[in-house]
Parts: sequence; C-alpha cells; structure tokens
Amino acid sequence: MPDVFRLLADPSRRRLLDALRDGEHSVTDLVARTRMSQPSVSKQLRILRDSGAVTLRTAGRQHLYSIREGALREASDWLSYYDRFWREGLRRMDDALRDRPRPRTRRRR
Amino acid sequence: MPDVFRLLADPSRRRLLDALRDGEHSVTDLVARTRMSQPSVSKQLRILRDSGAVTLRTAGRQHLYSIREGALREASDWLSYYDRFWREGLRRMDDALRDRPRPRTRRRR
DNA sequence: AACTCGTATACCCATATGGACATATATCTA
DNA sequence: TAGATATATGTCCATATGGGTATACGAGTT
Repeated sequence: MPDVFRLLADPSRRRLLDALRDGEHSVTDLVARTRMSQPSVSKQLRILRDSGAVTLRTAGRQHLYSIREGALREASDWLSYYDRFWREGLRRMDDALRDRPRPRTRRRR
Repeated sequence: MPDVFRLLADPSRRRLLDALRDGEHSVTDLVARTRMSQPSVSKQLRILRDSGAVTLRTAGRQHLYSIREGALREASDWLSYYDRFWREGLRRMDDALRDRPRPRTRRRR
C-alpha cells in the first residue's frame, strides 16, 4: 500500500484528481480532460483506486470514477502541522533550539 | 525543480522534516534521530535544500538545517481544496454531475 | 453471433531513485 | 602539520515507475 504522498507525487495522477473535483467522470472524459492516453489514464486510475483515493461506479459500459471522501486526509493532516507552524512564524524554532540541546542550562561561572 | 509532492513522496525525507519540526539540527543529530546512514541523510538534505524546503546555517564544522517557512505551502494549498471538499460532504459532486453534462437541460416533451 | 464502443491489461523500455560503501573536503585541535 | 571530527560527494547497483503500443475483455447494438 503506497502512501498518499507517493500517490500525489505523480503529476498525471494529480491532474486526474483535479479533473474529478467537480464530480464523477468516465474514463473517456478523463482522457479528454487530461490529455493523456487512455491506457495511461486507466493505469493511474487503477493505482488511485487500489489506494482508495477514488471509487468506481459502473454504468453500462462506462466506468464512472469519483474522489473518495477523506482519501487525502492523511496527507492533509501531516501538512497541517507545518501550516500552523509557519503561520505562527519561526521564532519558536529558535527557542526550541536554544532550550532543548542543554536541558539544564549550566551557567558558566 | 522537482515539485513539493515529489519531495514528500519519500518517507526518509518526511522523517527528516519531522525531525526538524522542533528547530535546527545538525546532520549528526538527524542521523541519530532518523536512524539513517549519514550519507543518506546528507543526500536527502541536499535534495531538500535544492528545492528550498530547508536552509543551511554553518556553525563551525556543523551544518545546521532548519525548515524554510512556506516550503510546503504549495502542497498545502493544493490539498486545501479537498479539505474543504470533504468537509462539506460529497452531495455537491452528484449535483455537479447532474448539471454539467447537459448545460441546457432540454425538457423532454 | 458479428460488430462496436469503452475500458483494462500485458509487455517492453527508458529513466529516475534511493541505499550502501568508499572517499573527498573542511574545520577544529593537539 | 598531523590527526580527528563533521559533512558532502562519487560510484555502483537494484528497484520502482510511467509511458507507449498492442491486445484482451465486457457490455451494448444490430
């Protein structure tokens, strides 16, 4: 099971997800929207599906894909830390640095 | 210039970033914290540095690395859409699906 | 049943990637 | 200057990955 970031690492998969943001789409649709070859689209959709990022609904001979709720949650959670981080500014970094390396600051006499 | 997601795709790089969350650290420090070999740490730090995710401050023979503010912003921004998305629920997906495919809904007489 | 459309898979190939190990470089110290 | 410490780089290798092309499969259609 490849992790979420590995998934998002590939631009083509991100394009697919972007193309799915406004709802379900068939493979042919996605091929048109992403300018990728049909086999590539299927291949990447397969990967996205296997890792639970998208779901498939079959309608006749069409395969309709859509984004699965919470699929990218893990990635988002991981990043949220850093969001908070740089929103507060980096002063705390220096503080942490100054404190942790010498737990009991020994005063040089 | 590899994009942010490519950076985060590798677990070892994420471990490094995690280890840097509480502030500056030397390479030796990072080696201890991440259980990676020193050359690997240096190699990945190099990549992180080249892509602007971390910065280097030289202090004597130590190289102190720290996370760069806003480094992961791009990734975070991209994901923020989906955050909003699944927080609202997926009803809108179906709506979008029902509307877009036929822009002018032709009433069947 | 033959045909067509929509989609998935198989196979091949070129490339990128990360680790391990050895070694180079730089800074401090004796 | 010799030696030790801290970090970087070079080389080799095994593997993963994505694309392209051809082809297989499945569901409608005639």
